[in-house]
Amino acid sequence: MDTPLLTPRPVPSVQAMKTACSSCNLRELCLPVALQDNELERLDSLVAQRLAVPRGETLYRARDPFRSLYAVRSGFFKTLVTTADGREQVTGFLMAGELLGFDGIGTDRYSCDTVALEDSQVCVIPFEQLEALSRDFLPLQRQFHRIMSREIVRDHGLILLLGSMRAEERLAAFLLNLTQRLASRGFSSTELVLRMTREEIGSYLGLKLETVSRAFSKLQDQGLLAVRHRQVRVVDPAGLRRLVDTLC
Amino acid sequence: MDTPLLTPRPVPSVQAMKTACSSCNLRELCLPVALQDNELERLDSLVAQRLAVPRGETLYRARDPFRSLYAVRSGFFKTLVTTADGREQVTGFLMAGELLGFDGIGTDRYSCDTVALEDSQVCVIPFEQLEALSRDFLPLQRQFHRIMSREIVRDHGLILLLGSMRAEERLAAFLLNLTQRLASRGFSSTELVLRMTREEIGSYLGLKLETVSRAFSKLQDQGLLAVRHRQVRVVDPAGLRRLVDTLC
DNA sequence: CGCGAGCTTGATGCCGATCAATGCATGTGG
DNA sequence: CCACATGCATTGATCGGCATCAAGCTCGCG
Repeated sequence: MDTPLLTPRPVPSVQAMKTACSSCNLRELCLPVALQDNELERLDSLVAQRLAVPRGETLYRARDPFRSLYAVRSGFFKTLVTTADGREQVTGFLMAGELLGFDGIGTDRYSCDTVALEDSQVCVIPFEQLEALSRDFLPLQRQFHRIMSREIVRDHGLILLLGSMRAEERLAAFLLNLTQRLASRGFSSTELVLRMTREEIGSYLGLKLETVSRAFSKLQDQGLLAVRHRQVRVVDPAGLRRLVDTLC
Repeated sequence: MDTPLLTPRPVPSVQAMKTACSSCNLRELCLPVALQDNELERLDSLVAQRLAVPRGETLYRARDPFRSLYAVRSGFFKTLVTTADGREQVTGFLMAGELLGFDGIGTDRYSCDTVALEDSQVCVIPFEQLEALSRDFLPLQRQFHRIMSREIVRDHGLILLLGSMRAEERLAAFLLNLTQRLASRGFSSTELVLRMTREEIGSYLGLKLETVSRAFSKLQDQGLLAVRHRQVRVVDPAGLRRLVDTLC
């Protein structure tokens, strides 16, 4: 990590690109899905910049002018919306290969804050250029629309969770979602290290941190999990799944 | 309204287009925003079909193959996701000029159900053709992306509501949102007729219908509303706004 | 070793769910 | 035109889950 500049608003440090989309090991999860070699080259020339975002730093804030989407290259982020009176609601957690910034397209300003939960790197995708390139490359246009649509479907899932599930079910659904995404990145689907605090989980799930902690203990007592601080082992994935499917 | 066909799955009746996007009085709210005359003509030729959807009928269901977006031409819709065990969560209410179907793009199948709450008409927007046309017309591409992004921002607002507001605040926020959208369509911003039941409002807001009813009564007792069944008059818009802004 | 951030656990209280009864408007058939 | 049924809304009584308040606990770190 480069040392962050000493400005009032810490700016993530810019890095020259070492690797390109065409050689990125996340290309099957990210924007380049289904692109031909020549299309990948053009995408490479578009995604020419990478940013390092140290743990705890903000990538962009609500009301910042929108210019780019970002692809998480490595690390982990949370997105959050802030109310007039200063309270926060986490709206998402993002891992490698996932895209950030769709909230900015509609009004030319971002509508949420994005914070790195560990030292992270993102690829910068200038949006006007992406739009231009997607006019030439049908598969790129298609993939972009798909990703944005899935973001909507994902949000509907969270709305469903917040509207109709109880504490333990919420936590179970959350953990299943995390393990699934980790598994599709080649990580274990039973062993995970949480990148966020109980409070951040609670904010995401519409619960207080104490309730999250109690829910962890309950699931452990039921023999579904083994929890030690941020180390979580899923002992009974089917049981966890049953808990979610039954009431949800 | 044509009489619905007597099939196991009632199909909304198809109507020939009488009017086009170029002469639609919703064009400032819908997809045609900022299009030139020649662009509007091309859009007209794309949006060649209209469907009548009688009250209570479904426009599309989760898992139906995705082919089109729909623009609400007249009437009122709800969208809802259904859990494995059959419970429903309303994820949105849509009025004239708003678009339906973004949830289907990501997987080529819709992910929610869409039901008309009153006799309605929608314009059919074949998606592949829309994608093709948006490759030629930059303003159309831009507008399409904007609308989809706003859908995401809207969902974040609902997530915030579900995660951190209490019953009366949820209802206040809901009513303010409705009146705002009605006002931008030229309707009164203080007088409205609810198109949905207390139960549907409750499902949307993550509350039970009794709680919704009590919240209506409370807001009325506080002199903010005058409620008579589905007739609602906003007596004190600023007070309602204060209720939402204070805790949210 | 001592401090602090984050986590766990217990005791209590409140908001909204649940259960239940009543009210009100619309529609239908006698 | 009235009797009755039906769907939706309101209101009350009670219950339960989560929030709140309050200690302790654990671990990393200076």
